[in-house]
Amino acid sequence: MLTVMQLSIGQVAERTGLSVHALRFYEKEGILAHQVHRGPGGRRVYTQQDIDWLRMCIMLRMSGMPVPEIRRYTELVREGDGNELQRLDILKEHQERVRQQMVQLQECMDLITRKVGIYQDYVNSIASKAVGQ
Amino acid sequence: MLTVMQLSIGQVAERTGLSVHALRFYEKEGILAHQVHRGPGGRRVYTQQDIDWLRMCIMLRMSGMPVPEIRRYTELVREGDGNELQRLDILKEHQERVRQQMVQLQECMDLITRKVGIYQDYVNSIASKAVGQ
DNA sequence: CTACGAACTGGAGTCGTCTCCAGGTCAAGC
DNA sequence: GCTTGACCTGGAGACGACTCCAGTTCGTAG
Repeated sequence: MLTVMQLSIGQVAERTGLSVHALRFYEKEGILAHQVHRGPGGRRVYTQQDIDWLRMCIMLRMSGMPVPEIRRYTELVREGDGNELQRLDILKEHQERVRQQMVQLQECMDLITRKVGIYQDYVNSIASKAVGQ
Repeated sequence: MLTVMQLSIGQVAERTGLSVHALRFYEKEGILAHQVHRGPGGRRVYTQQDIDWLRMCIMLRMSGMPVPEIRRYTELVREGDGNELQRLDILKEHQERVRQQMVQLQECMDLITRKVGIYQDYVNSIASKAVGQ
């Protein structure tokens, strides 16, 4: 007999890296694909599916998708089949934003690396003078 | 006779993409390498050096360096020679953070790209059924 | 029976980064 | 001399994403 994994909010917090607060916040904001079940005493009971969904949400948030847009996407998924094109649009749009972000970040990285190089050379030259070379 | 370029706050805003508000805010926060000169009527007068410095600050901000840390760096530069090692530390630390950020962003991108691919295939398959294939 | 820890709720507070506002100054053009 | 537009100041407000608080309810252990 195989029972489905059931997790408390604390365990989910541990497993996802989100805080207990954040989990309740996400739920209130409507970015959980399926209603969270409640156990005895009204406590939240999460399943593996919830964890999987949360991990995706974390990825979207990490890459800068705002909560309201994650909600829009979530709502489409909740609605069920038939709106795949809209979901695709949201994802593609975000993909493009992430791409741009990566380009920008690379530019910043180039600048920083250049400056680090300059300072490193300078610091090294001072150090070698100090030992009399 | 070659006069130094002098710019009003509005012109700097145009050239850097920052808002006039943001420029005053940055100044108040102490992240301008040199005191901004004032023209007649107490108006700010910027030079090319200021623009260059601002562009670097924009890069640092874009890549997520918080204002207080940009201030620390700025203060070191204002202090003058002798603290290059500290400047280097700040830059190296930030460089590492940016590197991590890029790795994360790449992971997100991979996930999104995978999902886009799946939805794209699905949408295509629906479309081709619709024309009777 | 009591105490404890983990969970519950609605709502208030925090943090960082601007953004805007009210009220005022100044130079140039009509 | 009046208007217009760009600028000045200090301080308040906005926004997103949490984070924390007060007060309560459980279930289990001592």
